[in-house]
Amino acid sequence: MLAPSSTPAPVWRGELLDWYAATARDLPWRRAEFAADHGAWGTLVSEFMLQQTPVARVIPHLEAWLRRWPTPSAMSNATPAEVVHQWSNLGYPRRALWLHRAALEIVERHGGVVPRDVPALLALSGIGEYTARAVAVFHYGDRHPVVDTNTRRVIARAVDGRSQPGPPAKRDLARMAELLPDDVEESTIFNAAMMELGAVVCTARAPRCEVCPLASGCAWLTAGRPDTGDTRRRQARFEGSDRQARGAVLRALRTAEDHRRAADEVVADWPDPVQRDRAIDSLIADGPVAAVGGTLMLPR
DNA sequence: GACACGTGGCG
DNA sequence: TCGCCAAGTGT
Repeated sequence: MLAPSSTPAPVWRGELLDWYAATARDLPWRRAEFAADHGAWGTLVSEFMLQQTPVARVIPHLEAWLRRWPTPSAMSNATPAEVVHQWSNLGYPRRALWLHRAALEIVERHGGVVPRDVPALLALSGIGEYTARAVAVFHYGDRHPVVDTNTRRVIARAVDGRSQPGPPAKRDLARMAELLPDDVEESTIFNAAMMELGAVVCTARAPRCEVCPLASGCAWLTAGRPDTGDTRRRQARFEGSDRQARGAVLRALRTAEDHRRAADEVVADWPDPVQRDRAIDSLIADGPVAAVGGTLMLPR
């Protein structure tokens, strides 16, 4: 657990906590019954799905997933093909394979119980600085800084007076730690509230400063919302990309009978055959596709 | 630290 | 229409 900070509390902390208590969205993973029904596994699965995927798209998939595989042990008995298929169109199917591998690791190394320690969580497949602390904080209630894209944007604006955060950096964790309340239960709410504010008020494109609980204490708003530049890395174009080709190949296998197709029939009409072959090869290398002879399939 | 990695909604 | 954006991670 994290040691208390000696830095003074931000003036807006009380406003943020009050605002969260009054307006937080009623999301499935925030309900008491969700924790009661699914335990830390439910939180872990939700965080995997939420990596780079919008809340609204995750919700229906999460319920279905937990119904099918209610525990790490249950999922450890599934095949990679089953998890990739169940992952459906959530995107980044490698996350499904990582989640499956993490379930196996939880069974092997932790007796089927999702660990509480951040280092143990970090050692699991597909879990990084964000997800490890999200599980430790939002399920187990421990005191750690949780830093995601929302948190970084709120800190950039409210504390640093900048219009956009810089690219993610190791120092972000320490910045958040300085803001965290000493009280354990308050720190959990604070983590959630920073993310919530970034998600619904302090948004990337059109922040709603008129309704922001931090308004009077926000360095950026107080300075007149100056454009301080944007050093974030731009996403590569999707249309015509290898990612698009990979997505098309995998979709073809997901929707195919028995999850298999003859290799020369899969997206046979792809405009760039070289790119198509490269996509297939990289999917095989990454794991979500297996090749036997001339047949492509989801991996057994 | 930069890059690759899906999918789809929204302004 | 088209670029931006979404509770990131591994290499």
